[in-house]
Amino acid sequence: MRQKKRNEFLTEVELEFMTELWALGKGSVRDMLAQLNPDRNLAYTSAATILRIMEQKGFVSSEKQGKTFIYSPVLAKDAYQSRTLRDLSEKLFDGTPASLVARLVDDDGMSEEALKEIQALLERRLTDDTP
Amino acid sequence: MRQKKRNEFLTEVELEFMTELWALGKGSVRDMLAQLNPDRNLAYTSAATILRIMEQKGFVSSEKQGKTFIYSPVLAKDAYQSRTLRDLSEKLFDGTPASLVARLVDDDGMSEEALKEIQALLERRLTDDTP
DNA sequence: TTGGAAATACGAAGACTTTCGTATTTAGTC
DNA sequence: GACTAAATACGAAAGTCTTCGTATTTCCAA
Repeated sequence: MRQKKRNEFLTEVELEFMTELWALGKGSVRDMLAQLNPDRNLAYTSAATILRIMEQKGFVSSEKQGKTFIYSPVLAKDAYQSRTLRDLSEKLFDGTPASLVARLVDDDGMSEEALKEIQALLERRLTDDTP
Repeated sequence: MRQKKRNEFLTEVELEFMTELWALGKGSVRDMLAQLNPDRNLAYTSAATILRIMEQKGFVSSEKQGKTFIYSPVLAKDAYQSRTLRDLSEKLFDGTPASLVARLVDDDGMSEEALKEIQALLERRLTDDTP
């Protein structure tokens, strides 16, 4: 017996749509479609279905305006970023966020600028929080 | 026509198995099963199937020892961590790793010790790489 | 050499995801 | 009030993932 798992994470397409919604603040199916990469070629009804499902899952809410639904994020981007990082840290970095950052910093895909930015962040955090 | 996408990422179960393999170095189907949480109750054949598929996908390799396959990781943990972080950064953090770290640091799940550890890493990285 | 325990190979079931076509509903116009 | 363009509702198809049962293969001990 496989139990249905209430997944708190977005699927790939859901993340794609959510990213747009986060950027737009809110929007209709047409708005979403307009925002997509032109090469995407997604049917209108597909986009509508995706949003309807996302509402069922509680990721977005809608209000009717005329005959169209206007969708808004329920899940905030910050919150979802946190949720995702917590999960990743736990599953792939032994639950130690420091090792995650270590990996990120070790990979040379980061500019010196970015590194310094992070350094500043840490600096601020360490000084601010010290009683 | 939907094209099959060669996914370079591990599924949930695959990550579970890969994590064990990374810890063990290598192991048979029995070894994997023994390592699993006792509540998991996964059938032997399921574990065997999972490993076989992982080999098809190129995540692990095997050598026969007697009549059993001994599996080893092909994909290194470090490399997979990097790959995952790159993907996450791109999909959820606007491609700027600094914002990822910012979120991580803002969510107080990190000890001061961990923060200092990271700071040291950055320090080293920034001085070492400067020509 | 052969019987049998243990391992592998494979197919299939059920869940979820993504996509779209068809059917239905709806708001606004004449 | 009826018509129509646009929107929504829904089911189905095709793909992937996870799990397991059955069938087959394989080693080795008696």
